[in-house]
Amino acid sequence: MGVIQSKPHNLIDIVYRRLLVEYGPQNWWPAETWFEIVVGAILTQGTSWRNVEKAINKMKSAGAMNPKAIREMDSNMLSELIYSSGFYRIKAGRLKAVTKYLGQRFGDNIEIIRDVDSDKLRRELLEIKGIGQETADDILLYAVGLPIFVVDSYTKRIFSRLGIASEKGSYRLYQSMFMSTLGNDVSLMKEYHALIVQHASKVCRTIPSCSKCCIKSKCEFGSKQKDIYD
DNA sequence: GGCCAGGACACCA
DNA sequence: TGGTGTCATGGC
Repeated sequence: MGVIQSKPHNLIDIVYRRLLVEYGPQNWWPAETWFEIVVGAILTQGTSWRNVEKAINKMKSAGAMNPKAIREMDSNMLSELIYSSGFYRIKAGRLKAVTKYLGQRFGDNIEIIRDVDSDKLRRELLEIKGIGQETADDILLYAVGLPIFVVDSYTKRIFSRLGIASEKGSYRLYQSMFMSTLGNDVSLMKEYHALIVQHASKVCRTIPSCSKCCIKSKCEFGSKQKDIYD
């Protein structure tokens, strides 16, 4: 998967400034605690955030928004709490797996997690069944606070249409392009991913003149609006 | 009624 | 290594 765009850095820089002007600071992740970020990262897999919020609120009401409670909770009960987020049986298992890891490895202490080498921590997260690259990086960036850029389908869709690389380019290819541009600026990485999601999931729904939406696979976003970023 | 959502994984060629 | 089906509720 080769890079098509010869100068992606300028494009990445320009798009960020445009998005920030358009939407303003997003101050992600929308959560009260680091552990709520971990839960949200898993529950939002393939699911709209609206459905995730309902599940998170139910978990909070049930006193289940902590690692120990999830570990000790019956799987069927946990599935009921997160029902609205979809894939609830699978996600209940994933929450069980990640909380088991957090307990055994760190004693549920975020400060101890922050002491671990980032590459090693990423590898450990990826070894947990149900934690893929995007979910792992969500956790590393937003919960742990490490300078790791999160690549999602929106990122690939939008930037492939701007000619930066193929939409089928690997996760690591996109991530390396962004990280080499953004350096180690954690807050910048948090904002950028949030702005991409904000733009991709809402802009085309709120602009009547856009008959096609960039969340749809056939949308011409990028090719039609590329001049915006020139 | 169909499409899509802040993915991950098993399976197959 | 890449493509496809599966998991599933809920909004539009």
